[in-house]
Amino acid sequence: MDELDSAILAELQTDARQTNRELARRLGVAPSTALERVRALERRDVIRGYHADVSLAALHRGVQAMISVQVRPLHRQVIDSFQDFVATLPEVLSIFVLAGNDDFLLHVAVQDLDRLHAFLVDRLAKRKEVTGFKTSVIYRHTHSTAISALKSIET
Amino acid sequence: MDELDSAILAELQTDARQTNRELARRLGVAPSTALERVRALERRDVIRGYHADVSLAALHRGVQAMISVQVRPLHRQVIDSFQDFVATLPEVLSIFVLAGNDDFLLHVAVQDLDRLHAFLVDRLAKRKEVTGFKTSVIYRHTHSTAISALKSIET
DNA sequence: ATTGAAATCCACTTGTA
DNA sequence: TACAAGTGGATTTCAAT
Repeated sequence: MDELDSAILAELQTDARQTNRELARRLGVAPSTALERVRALERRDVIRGYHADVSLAALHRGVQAMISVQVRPLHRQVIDSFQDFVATLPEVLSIFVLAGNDDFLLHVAVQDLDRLHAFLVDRLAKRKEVTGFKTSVIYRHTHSTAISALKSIET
Repeated sequence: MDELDSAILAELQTDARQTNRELARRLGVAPSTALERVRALERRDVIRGYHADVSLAALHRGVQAMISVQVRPLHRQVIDSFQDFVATLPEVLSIFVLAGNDDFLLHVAVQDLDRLHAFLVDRLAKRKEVTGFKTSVIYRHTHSTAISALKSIET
């Protein structure tokens, strides 16, 4: 992981479909060098995959929400099986397992508020291990486009 | 947006770097057809971009947290300027603007708990508009790999 | 809108240092 | 490890349906 690797990651996070020649040109190295570096990053699982970013509105999922969930008892088996359950629900984009008061945070996207309500009542509330949840509608959501390595500052 | 478009989106969300020929083969259409569809989806901003998924651990960001933040007064100018501020911070992966008790939810990734503490104390707490925040460390985070269109069920 | 074919461009391998 | 050149294969354009 040197500066060239970091630069490659920054480029591919921004645009994963640029050609290897384009990538090499931007980095100022030979295409074969860039290709070998990218392959190595893939092999080491530094790059885990390449994904298209698709508009939620285009998929009829204009309404997003964050749902914090408490489950009881807090046993591994309960936690894992609840996580497996929510992972199968098409409304769920992302699952966070948390420390603190809330045990899970679910990022969901649905067509409208009626569907959100239906999701909460028909899916979540039906689970016996769910002892409480709180829903916050999301007005906006933004991503950082390129995540770079944080410097280790020795003091 | 027909079934072919949906299938293309599912494929490219799963693997954005597969070749156009491979994509066409899976869909059972000619490569030129697949290419034209993809271009159209890009033009209509259904596909917003293609991004490499990079391991946070490899970037020395093994510790993730969710931070719920309250800001006051709740004026547009305050909300927007706070959002602009946090968007510049390298620790911040994602920003949610919420309805309800909390105004913002920040998904952050840092090297260790010391850096998390430093972020909270040196960055967040210094802002005058921030009247409170609550931090939850993230044990696990999983994504749904392919987000598909939710059916509109007419009743 | 979809296709097949032609032309251009690129990925990937090999050879070299 | 990096590079340059060559080959096979892919992308892209275009005329036709």
